[in-house]
Amino acid sequence: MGKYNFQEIEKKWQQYWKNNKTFQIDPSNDKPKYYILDMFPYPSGAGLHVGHPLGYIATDIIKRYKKLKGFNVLHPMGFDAFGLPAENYAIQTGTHPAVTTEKNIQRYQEQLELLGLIYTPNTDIRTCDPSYYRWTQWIFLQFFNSWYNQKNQKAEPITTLIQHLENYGTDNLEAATTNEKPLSAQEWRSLSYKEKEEFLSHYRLAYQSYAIVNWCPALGTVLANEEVKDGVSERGGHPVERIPMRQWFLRITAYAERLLQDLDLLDWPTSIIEMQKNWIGKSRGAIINFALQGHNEKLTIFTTRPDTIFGVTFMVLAPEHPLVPVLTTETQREEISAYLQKINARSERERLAETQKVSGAFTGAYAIHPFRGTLLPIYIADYVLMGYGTGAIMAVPAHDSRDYVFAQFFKLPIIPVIEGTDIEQGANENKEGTLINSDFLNGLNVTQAIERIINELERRKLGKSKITYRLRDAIFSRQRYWGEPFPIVFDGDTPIALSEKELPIVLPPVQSYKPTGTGESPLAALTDWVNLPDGKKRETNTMPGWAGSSWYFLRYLDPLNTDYFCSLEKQKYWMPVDLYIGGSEHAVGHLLYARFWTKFLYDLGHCTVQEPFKKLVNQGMIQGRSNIAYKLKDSNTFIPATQIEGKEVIPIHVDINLTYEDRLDIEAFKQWRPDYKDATFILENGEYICGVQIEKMSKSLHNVVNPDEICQKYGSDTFRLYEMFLGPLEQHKPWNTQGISGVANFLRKFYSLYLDDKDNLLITEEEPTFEEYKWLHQTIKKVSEDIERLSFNTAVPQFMIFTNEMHRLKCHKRAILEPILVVLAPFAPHLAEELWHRLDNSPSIFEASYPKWDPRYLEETHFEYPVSINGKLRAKLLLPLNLEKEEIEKAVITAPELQKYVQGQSIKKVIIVPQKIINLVI
RNA sequence: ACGGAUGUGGCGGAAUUGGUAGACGCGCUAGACUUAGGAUCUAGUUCUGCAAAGAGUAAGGGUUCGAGUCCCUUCAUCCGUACCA
Repeated sequence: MGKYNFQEIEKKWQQYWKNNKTFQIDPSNDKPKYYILDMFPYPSGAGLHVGHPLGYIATDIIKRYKKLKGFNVLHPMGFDAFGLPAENYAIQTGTHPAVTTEKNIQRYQEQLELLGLIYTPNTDIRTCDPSYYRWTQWIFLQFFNSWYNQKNQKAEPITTLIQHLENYGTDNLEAATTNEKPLSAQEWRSLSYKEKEEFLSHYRLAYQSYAIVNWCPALGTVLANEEVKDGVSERGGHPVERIPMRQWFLRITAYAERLLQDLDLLDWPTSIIEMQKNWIGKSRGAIINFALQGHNEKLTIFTTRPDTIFGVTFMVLAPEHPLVPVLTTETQREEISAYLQKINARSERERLAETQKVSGAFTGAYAIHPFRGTLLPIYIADYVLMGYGTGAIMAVPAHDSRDYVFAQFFKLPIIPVIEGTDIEQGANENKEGTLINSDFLNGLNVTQAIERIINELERRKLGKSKITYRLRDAIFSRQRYWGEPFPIVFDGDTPIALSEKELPIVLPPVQSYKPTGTGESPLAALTDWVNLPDGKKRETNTMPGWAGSSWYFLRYLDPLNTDYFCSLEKQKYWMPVDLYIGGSEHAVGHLLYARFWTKFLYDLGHCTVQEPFKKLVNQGMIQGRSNIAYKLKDSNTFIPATQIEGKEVIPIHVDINLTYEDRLDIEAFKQWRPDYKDATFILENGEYICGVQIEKMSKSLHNVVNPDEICQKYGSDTFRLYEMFLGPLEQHKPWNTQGISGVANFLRKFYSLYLDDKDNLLITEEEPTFEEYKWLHQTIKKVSEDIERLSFNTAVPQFMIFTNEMHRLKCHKRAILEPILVVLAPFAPHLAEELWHRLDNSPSIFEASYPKWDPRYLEETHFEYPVSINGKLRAKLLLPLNLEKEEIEKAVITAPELQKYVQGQSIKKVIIVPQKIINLVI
């Protein structure tokens, strides 16, 4: 058996690839391109565990394979380097986040290199680098200086909007806007500068508004959602309030329809497509205006079931609805304010817990049914949300279960309007049936009724058909230090964009990373920086984490360009990303924002594609295999996992480094947990066997396996191969270090085909046999097809089978073993590169080309037919492939091994599927 | 509650289009080598059964000459969303 010194080999070739820039892109764009990308990592301080590199190994294999196949491959790796952990660490220690981040990146890169993961040179961009975030700021300016023209469904410079306003006011203007009021050209022209700016802010794609934030008075800071657990801060457990605060928004809602439609163009997992569809949440319906008794205002509601309008028996407003104070009558004022107070006092947690409970209050006011003319009492209730539709509904208790529950609680009438509805049974939400109790809609089915009622509403100017989206505009600011500063200054309240020439606005150093206590970012304390000589003030918010990651895939194409964020020429060649691999946790955040930014840049001519990621694959999570010791309750005795049935035990996670094959090193355990140093262990065969639990790999569960240690012990080629062998890329699967020996054995066996244990080359120049060629070509075919469909877990066994066969055939022939190296190279690059050179080849094996499989060697002359009788396998018959069906049938009927089944019975039918199976029906 | 995914030996998994279920690996069993084995090699290993044979892909039903794969019903697990009118 050859001496496979992986440590020496792996280090050597990692250096070689780096120094020789083996994976540099080819600047002459005459090859077909392949752009492969991993999701932008945030370099956390904890380093990598074995679960992290799974997707990276997959992309590394594809990169190497595509290069061997003659593609010009771009496979970059940079870092999403702004973020909370580094800032929180800075608050605790005073270390500048840039220092921590840089250190973490270095560690990250070392670990990647150790695994043989190598990337296109010069692509290690960082979002926190001014040369990068200069362009993030530049893109923000594009958003700020744009509006969305719905007539041609694209973003345009704000100047075209101003021109329109100058000439026509809001007449004939179709724009994505939060502005409700029409304006004439004359009125526009008479506005002051500040008034104009205020008006335009309702059209800009980056604008300011107020949003509810998690304000923690004790910490004096605003917290991200993930920093809040159960209504208290994760750090310190202080109470968190929800208060409105000025924020920047990006008008992603303008793109809702395009973001939805273009999902059809993508080769993405259905689950992600579905999540994005739900997130965008398109629903068709109508808005209907209800007249109010004793008021001039109209109450506008949104419904997806206008057909049920004759079933309306009351109206419900969201508690925050602006009409609530207007409508509430004197007699009801007390009840309403008590209700509002009750809701405001409730924490987020209580609100979620109480979603099943019915609550609400009567305003004392009435709306008038547009067709019946009857009075409809108006309630407020928190089951109606201000943020969706118009914040008001027409309640149809017979056909909406929430309205039904509410009507029952408040003893309101329930009128069924669809045939076959039993109002004792609950709401009938079925969207089919014939209309009843509905005047001119009677006899129509639901679809017809919707069409008819909308016509009628439009004719009488009572409403119109309307599409709503659940999607909200995206908050684009954080009250934090470690993020991109905005290229914005304020003249009083009016935001003014800085010019592109002033970019980048560099994040200034601060004395303290601690919160200011006012809720503003630590930048607000830098009065010299904030206050400009002309009296203007800088924006002190910073951009959110997803700013830099919404366009990084473009910067990779042109990382050193100082004149433009990414040349169009390069985009034309490289975009879109051919394969994007990452976790499903970014399903609606990053992936939606990146699509949004791409479309926006496309509209302004800064991007050549509308969709950035053609194909997306989510790699599964590698789960931890925890070891559990079971302590009897109220006792200091541990019992084995096999004996816990029926007993009250406290499971304790044991550090997996203290066990071997689930057997616990009791002494080590006692040292690790001195609180158990006097514990008694019930043994089985002299050992304490721990229980096993498959769960998330995490430090707190003491089940983390470190890839560095695995590589140290088995080598990174083995590690890579094992990760791929574990199971399908997309699937969650548990890590079990024990299994790695099979893959390690395989690589040693493979190595020993080339070199003996004295390191002598075993390779001969003999001509291979047909069988040897057959195995080679079969392997080339199987492995390349498997890589193409990302089925790495099935490619690895093919190498194992090949190797076992070569050992059986005692084959050491160059004509077989040289091409197979190229096939193995993407998986075990160091080993393949080493043997490639030992066979006197140069330069790198990755400059070779992938062998083609020759069908001649895969053609068979015979096929061993499985013969079933009535579907049960009874025998196998080796038959030549050139037989006619009749000849096969004859051979089968007369086959001696089948006589005992066939004898004395008539054969009803013979099914012959060429090269598959023969089935006799008796 | 809704939407999505998954369910195959002791374990990870294979079976790409309806055609030999359990490839490959781990583990286990036996044997060999060995001072030793948690190293290596050889053989075996879905279950029941001495065997012949039978059963078998979460459960039940269906289509088919033939179903892990297609259809219907049910169950379990995981993920996502959460009063969206």
